[in-house]
Amino acid sequence: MGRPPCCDKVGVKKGPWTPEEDIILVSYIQEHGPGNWRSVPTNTGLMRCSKSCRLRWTNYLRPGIKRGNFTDHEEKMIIHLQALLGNRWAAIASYLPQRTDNDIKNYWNTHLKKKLKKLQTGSTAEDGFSGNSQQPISKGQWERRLQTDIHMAKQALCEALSLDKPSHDHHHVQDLKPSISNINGISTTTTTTTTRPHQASTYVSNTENIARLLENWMKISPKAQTISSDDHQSKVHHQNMLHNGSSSSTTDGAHSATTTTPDNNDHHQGFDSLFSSFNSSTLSDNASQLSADNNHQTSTTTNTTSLMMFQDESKPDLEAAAGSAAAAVDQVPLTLLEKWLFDDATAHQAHDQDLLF
DNA sequence: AAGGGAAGCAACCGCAGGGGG
DNA sequence: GCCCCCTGCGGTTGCTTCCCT
Repeated sequence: MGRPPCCDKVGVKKGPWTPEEDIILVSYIQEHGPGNWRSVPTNTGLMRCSKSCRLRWTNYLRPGIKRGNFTDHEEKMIIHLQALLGNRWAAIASYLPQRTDNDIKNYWNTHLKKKLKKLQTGSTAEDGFSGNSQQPISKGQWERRLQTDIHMAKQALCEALSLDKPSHDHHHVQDLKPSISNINGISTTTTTTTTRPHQASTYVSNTENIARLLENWMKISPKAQTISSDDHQSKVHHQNMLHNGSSSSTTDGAHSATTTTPDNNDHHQGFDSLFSSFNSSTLSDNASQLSADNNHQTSTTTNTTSLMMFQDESKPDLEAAAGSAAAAVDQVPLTLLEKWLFDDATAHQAHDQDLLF
């Protein structure tokens, strides 16, 4: 007897998610937390496969996701890590906590692969650089890398634990902000051009419904109340949302991987602005950190109360630790991670790439 | 203006691994 | 130790838009 399918094929909706579905999923997770995906479709009434729900959450709705163009730094990190770890996208993503493995995978396949290929053909390819798994890795080398990986994670954990609280908070700031962005993205694309116009059109058609749903959600959810206790605040939130949405209409933001002008960030940028207005607290030092990659020029602040919202939905500790370390990478010119990357025996391979970037 | 190929990204599929009974 | 359930991961597909002719 075969394994039962993860979901009934009949009556399971496929394809792009609608804003309503997003709202339902987010509100459910907000109340119950992520996990137990099997029960999500039944409990929410979503006509989606549990896998689809999980995927939607982890790749799109989950707090802490940064969307838009990859920075040079991220690009280099990916190249380095890919050279070290191969196509272990989840592992690579753990070092880029704001990016999903799917995002990284897509970026690799669509941008970096081509880029490296071009470079490879343009330069002498015998220097050992493969940039990919075609380079045979001996078992010993692999184990060594794995050990290094584990060691790094441990160090990152220690580092994260010894970080100042603001940094810790910052991690959550990053966790939360995009979540708000996402939520807002659902309700504000009336005036905001997304990188996925077809989705935008879907969203546009549902703007009012979603805004209403969101309002209800904010009222209903006990946790949400802690962050939206002030109705006025949410109204300001809303107004800014619309305002920023109208001013952040962009052209397709996914043209150049190395172009990091604010304008070609995706639709979330406007929501970043929104988020910053949502929070009236002072600008933390995190702002400078985030502004380093040009994607968060107007954002990066929040209050700790709001951070509670999705706190229990962060990545696992280890990843979070690594994430904190990776986040700190933006701040410090040469972090542990980078040092490790550069010191690694294979760094010479990537070095050739670096010279060309 | 229209058509076709290329590009980009969200979502799906199938497999593997972990954990509990 | 085995089985089953659930989750995570990586490869792949499909849809939409962009761009060139």
